[in-house]
Amino acid sequence: MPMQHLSLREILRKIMSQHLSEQEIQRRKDLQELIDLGIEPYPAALYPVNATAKEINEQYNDEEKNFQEVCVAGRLMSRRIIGKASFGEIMDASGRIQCYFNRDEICTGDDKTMYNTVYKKLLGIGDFIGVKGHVFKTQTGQTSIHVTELTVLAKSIKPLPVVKVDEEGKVHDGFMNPEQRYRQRYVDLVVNPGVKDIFIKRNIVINTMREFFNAHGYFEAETPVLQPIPGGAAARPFITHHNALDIPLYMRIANELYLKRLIVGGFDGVYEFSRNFRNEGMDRTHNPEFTVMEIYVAYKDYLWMMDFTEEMVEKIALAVHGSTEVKFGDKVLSFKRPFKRVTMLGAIEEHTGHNLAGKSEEEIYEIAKALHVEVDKSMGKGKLIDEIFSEKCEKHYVQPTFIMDYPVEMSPLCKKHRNNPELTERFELMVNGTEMANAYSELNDPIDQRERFEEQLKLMEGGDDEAMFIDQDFLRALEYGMPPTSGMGIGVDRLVMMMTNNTSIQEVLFFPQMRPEKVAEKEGEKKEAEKK
RNA sequence: GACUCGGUAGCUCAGCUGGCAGAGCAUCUCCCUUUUAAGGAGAGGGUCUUGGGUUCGAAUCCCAACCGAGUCACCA
Repeated sequence: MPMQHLSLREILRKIMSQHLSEQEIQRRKDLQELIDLGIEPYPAALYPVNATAKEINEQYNDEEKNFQEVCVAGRLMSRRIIGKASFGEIMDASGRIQCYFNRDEICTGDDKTMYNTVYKKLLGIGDFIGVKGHVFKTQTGQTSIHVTELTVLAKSIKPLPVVKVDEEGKVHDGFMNPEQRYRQRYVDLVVNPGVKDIFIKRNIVINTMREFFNAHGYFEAETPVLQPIPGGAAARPFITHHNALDIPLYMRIANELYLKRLIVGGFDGVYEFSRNFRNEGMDRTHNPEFTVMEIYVAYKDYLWMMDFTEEMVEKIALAVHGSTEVKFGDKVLSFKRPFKRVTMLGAIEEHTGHNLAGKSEEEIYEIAKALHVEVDKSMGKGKLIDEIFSEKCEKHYVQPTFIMDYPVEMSPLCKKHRNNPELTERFELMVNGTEMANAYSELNDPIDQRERFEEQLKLMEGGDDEAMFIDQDFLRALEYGMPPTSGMGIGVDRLVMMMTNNTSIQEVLFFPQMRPEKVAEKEGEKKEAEKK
């Protein structure tokens, strides 16, 4: 319903029925006054922008007097009114540019309404405006637009937090409350410029990977998010229901089995940036939906994939930072190739002094006990080794390190090691004590794969609700034959955290999952109550 | 899931040994034609997260709930 059709009284009545703040009421009045003056506060026509704040700031040269007819649009972010003159900053997607507004140049005739009323009273911080004029430098040397024409592009009726930065770059009155920042990311993006930088870097990370894969001729695939069997990882899925088919469907926890089907189908290399969904706890490093890049390349093994991963990660660091040295907290991570490589058993020997090679399950159990690692009798050999590694070794790998050759029980989709059937051809890339990438020489023996799935089934029957389901169609695909293949998955969110010096996943997701706000939450409670 | 910290004006926060609800910025009125955390004078603005309790009296003390942050556990 356009505002124009309501009288001021009607608008005020509407206002009173909502609880609006003083400033929100003021802005609604200003909006109505603009309309009364015949100014459309939300014009339909395009605005002929011909320059950006960044271009002007970087390229303006006082001597050449370039940018003599610019047309810039953006959000009004600050204002300093000095009587009949004024300075304000406009922020567009590229940054901020100062504008100089002079009463008699905006209003060349006797009618000074545009300056005195529209600009000074009815416009405010947060409004979108367009300005035309020429660029000059002020007495203090600040590049500015000397405005001759001002256009209202969109009125804002909610006051924006006013964040100020002083001469020393110190931020005053910052919009810092994390809850508000995540719930109202649009505001966060407007007033906290560093936030946008994180997402620009995220984009660089993703583009660098994509370009790297495409340069190798690999194919970007799209595979189902809704899956009848949630495969490819051990995790609790979200479940949903398809009405027409009347079947349950699961949100994908991984896309691995689908990409391998494509290798069966004859692609040499396939990759996908996969949004995965896991119905598990949330914390600083876990969001219910997250992004993993998975790639599968035929006729390769995990040793090749290690080289490939190294090259890719180094490229990413260079693309984001222009350097292989990346600051993270109080550490400097070096992504310069080659990364250190150690076997899992080697790592355990290095950090505990115990060589587990050839040891029986009982012996390893006793060693774990002696090391004060929490273990129980139900754990198999592989699980015991994994526990010892996570407890005693993981944290030591701050600089990028490949951990190779995991126990076979932990890796039901991975090919057995060519030299030792108790191990698999698997590596993880550890950085700052956490897993960043995970890769295999993929298991392509359909009989072995069936047996591994059956072992998972036993685990499931034993009460492990995260053991993998048997995917018969995937086994059928393998039976047709899959070439030797190496696959690698890398947590994009965690990689971005690493590259942007963030310890919270929420900082690298535009819209991290949050509990619904009050209104929605009350409705949810009602529904819960109805169920009971 | 456990523990710790927090929720007060549009934003950032003070007030918390119980006694009229505060500051800066923002808003409104006035002055100011090169300012940049502009400046000067004045004014308005509050469901102190919610619900109980103690008390003559609660933003403040107690209990519970909600929301968030952090630490740990779980998960990967």
